[in-house]
Amino acid sequence: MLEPLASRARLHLGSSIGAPLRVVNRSPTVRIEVRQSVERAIAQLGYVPNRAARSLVTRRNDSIGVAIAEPTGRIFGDPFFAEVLRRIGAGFAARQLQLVLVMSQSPEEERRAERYLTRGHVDGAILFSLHGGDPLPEHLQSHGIPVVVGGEPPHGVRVSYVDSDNHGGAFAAVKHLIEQERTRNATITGPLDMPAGVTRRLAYHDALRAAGRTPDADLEESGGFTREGGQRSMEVLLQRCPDIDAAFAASDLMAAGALSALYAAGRRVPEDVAVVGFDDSIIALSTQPALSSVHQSMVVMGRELVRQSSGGPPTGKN
Amino acid sequence: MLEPLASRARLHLGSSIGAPLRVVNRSPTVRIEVRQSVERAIAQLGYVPNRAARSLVTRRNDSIGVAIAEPTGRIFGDPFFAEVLRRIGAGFAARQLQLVLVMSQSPEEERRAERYLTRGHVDGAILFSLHGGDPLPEHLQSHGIPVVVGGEPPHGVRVSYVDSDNHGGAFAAVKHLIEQERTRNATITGPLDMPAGVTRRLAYHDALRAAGRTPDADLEESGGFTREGGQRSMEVLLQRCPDIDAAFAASDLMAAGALSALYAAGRRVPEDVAVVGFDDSIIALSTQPALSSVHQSMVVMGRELVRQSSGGPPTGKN
DNA sequence: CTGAAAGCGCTTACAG
DNA sequence: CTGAAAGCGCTTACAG
Repeated sequence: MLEPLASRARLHLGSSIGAPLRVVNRSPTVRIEVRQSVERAIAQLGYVPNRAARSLVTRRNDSIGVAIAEPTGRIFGDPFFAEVLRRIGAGFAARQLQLVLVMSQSPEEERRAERYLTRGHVDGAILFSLHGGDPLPEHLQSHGIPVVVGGEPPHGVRVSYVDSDNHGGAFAAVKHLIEQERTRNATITGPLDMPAGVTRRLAYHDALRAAGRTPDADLEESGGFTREGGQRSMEVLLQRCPDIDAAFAASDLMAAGALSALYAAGRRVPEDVAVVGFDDSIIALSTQPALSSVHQSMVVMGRELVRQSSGGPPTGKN
Repeated sequence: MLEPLASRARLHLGSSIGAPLRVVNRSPTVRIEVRQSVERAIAQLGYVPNRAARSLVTRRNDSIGVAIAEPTGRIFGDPFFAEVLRRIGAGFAARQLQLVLVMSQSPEEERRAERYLTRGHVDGAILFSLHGGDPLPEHLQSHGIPVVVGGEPPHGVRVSYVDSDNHGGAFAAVKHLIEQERTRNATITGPLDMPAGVTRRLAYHDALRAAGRTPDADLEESGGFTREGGQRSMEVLLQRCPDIDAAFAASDLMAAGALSALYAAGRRVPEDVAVVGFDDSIIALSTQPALSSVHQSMVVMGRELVRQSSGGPPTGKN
């Protein structure tokens, strides 16, 4: 085990604790011979500064927590998370910060994750996939922790967030289907306790109405943002309305599930049924045929999440 | 912002710092009136103990790091990780520990993750998906951090690990195919810089030899433990050896990819080509038809990883 | 450029 | 059961 610098390096150096620590912290005001001698001793001892002692003074942890309150099955199935985490992980690394991911499978684990985030382990937090009136963002903020939410937070939650244009994107997707002269446009929605689910569904309604049509509840089914949910939803929709000729799925993962159901039912895509997804993720490319999808810029979303959670400078674009 | 207990609760309580801290730490030796009064003050102040100060004394962080040195794409695509992380997350929660996941996309991010793990943020570490001669386990151990590896570590790395019986499982799978009178048994291997890849391939060879057959390099293709790799491998295999009638894939994800390639080529499964996977994960159930697969007990693996990384007591079984 | 003091906010003995 | 001291290992001024 390692010991504090005070008690070890000092012995090797015959000097006070000041010099070694100045070397560790890359202070420019250290004589070169002293620096080299100290560096040799540090390497030899395998000395590592005590982070708790440092954090106690600096009040920084050099890490940012990312919390996703979803079952791992859903986190790990959806390329949206893989992509956005990849981006923000790289963004934090460039700022000398470590991204740490905390996941929660149950209310008990959610409480534990909240404790972790509020008890001084991280310098900031990014929250994904907030449902209903989750109090987590406000709890974290009341503890003075900078918080940013990925995606629009539930109504009434006062917190910064970064999101794509859910309404505009979904509206354009449905409009595109209508312009193909499709007459029976279904939708597979996300969870309706999440703004992304609600807003994309609303845009589907608005696009129908803009084309002079009336939304029909029979043409809607909730797919819960999962592949299995998308598949099941399409099965239900086909049974209820066999004349469906178009579908807007609120995520690529659900669209991929819907494609499976369509193939199993012997429908051709897009000849018999046109399908559009949302995310424009890797999944949209890997289906047969490649899926049309609403693009979300992970580059922009990742960049803004990093900036806002670590208190960085504003960027040129918004 | 919150202030230390010393300066705030004391004012409210007119007592020394001792009593409030005894309440926070659930010491049983506090008079009930004092406890209640302190609890009220704590709730009112929103007081939270300073973790750095506590850690400085206790030398504990109440969290365990899990490191997976793979692109997020691979981590998030494979249900093996979702399942094992779900298990160990629950296991740590039951021990009042928080699981934090650190991922690395590049050598630079790997170094940063190593810094994070060695610089006193965690009380232990679980490492997955080690390649080649990764020095991470030994580096962590030299810093006094308990380390356990999920899956057999690369040759020569001295570290505790938890693994399933790769050879036994793969051997049984291939034997099963041979007993179905399949004559052209292919395999899609994992990466050959990972013991799980090497050992499952070796078992495939051993099972063939045990049946009096000679391994044929034309019947092997590396799928890198990804869905796309499995699909590509099967395409290559079908082109090279159109008479294949069986395949053992070293993971379910690769098997699922292989199924796609088989369907695209017009082969029926299992009539024309029998396929067996490895993991017995959710994917094995969701393919059409359900995939045969070698079972790995995530319950046992998760339990043992938790136990060994947090220094728990031995369990009854091994 | 370098040394030594003060202080970060807890926990841990140890008196009362 | 409760109070007050010592100490964890750093960083941050502040003298020299």
